[in-house]
Amino acid sequence: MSTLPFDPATIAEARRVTAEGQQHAVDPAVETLVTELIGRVADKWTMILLEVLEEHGELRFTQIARHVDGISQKMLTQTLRQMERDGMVTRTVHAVVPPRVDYRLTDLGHSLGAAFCGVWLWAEENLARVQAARESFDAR
Amino acid sequence: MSTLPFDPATIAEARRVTAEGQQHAVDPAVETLVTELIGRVADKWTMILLEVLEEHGELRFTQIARHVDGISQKMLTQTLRQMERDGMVTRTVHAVVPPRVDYRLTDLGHSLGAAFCGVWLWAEENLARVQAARESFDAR
DNA sequence: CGGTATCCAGGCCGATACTG
DNA sequence: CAGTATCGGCCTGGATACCG
Repeated sequence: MSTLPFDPATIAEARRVTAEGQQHAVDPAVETLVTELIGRVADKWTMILLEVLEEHGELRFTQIARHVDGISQKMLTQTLRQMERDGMVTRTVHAVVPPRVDYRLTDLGHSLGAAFCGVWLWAEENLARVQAARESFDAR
Repeated sequence: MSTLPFDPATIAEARRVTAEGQQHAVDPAVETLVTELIGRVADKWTMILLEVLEEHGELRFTQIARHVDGISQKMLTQTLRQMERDGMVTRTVHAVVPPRVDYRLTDLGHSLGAAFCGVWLWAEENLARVQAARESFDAR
């Protein structure tokens, strides 16, 4: 909890409207769009694909599938397509037989992956704490 | 993208198994649990409640509802209950009429909120880029 | 006020079959 | 290999009604 690689207070402050009403004041319309974007992007498979592509670089469809346990072909296609639409990955089709399609993170995708790194680290560090909390909650 | 408050490469490296096979090697069983935890926690409403409670401190049920646009009572209750079970918030019931229930982030909740700050900042900074990517994708 | 309980429509997602 | 198409179950989540 104390080993997070950035300072929570600093970031919280950066997001907050300052007392002087400076320019990080949240335009409500933009706030809604941002919330929607997060809803779209804070998806289990998206996060995992980000992680896998970050670690391995360019991968083919089946290679990704092999790295992601439990994903169906449908969800993999769907998630990749959505990520492509959102500008997170590039999709390169090679005109060969058998077909070969390579997926690679864009800069935008990399930056989102980086943003999620904090969440991954948090989950690894605090898994035990969450499990303990659940046990004591359920024991009632 | 360049203003993220932590260094992507550093964090990516921290999560990666080193060439020397050092001890951050991912135990597959733990990896699964971590993935599940992220799936649980990377939820739209959870992220928003984290944000609201971070900004306003202790809040009552209806106060939270007023700060979160579009949430139904059911989802608010459900999300808060889940967060309480996971040790993210405390729930304090005051024995008065009308009833008064206060919610407050725990240290664990704060730490998760901090981890998500990177994602919020990313979304704000890159909203326009994503919108542009979608337009050019859809124009086909 | 701060919830439950119930109903139900819609969407998510897996399984399966098929294709260039 | 890398998909698309279709079906169907289930679960999410909104709406509504009720309660201590």
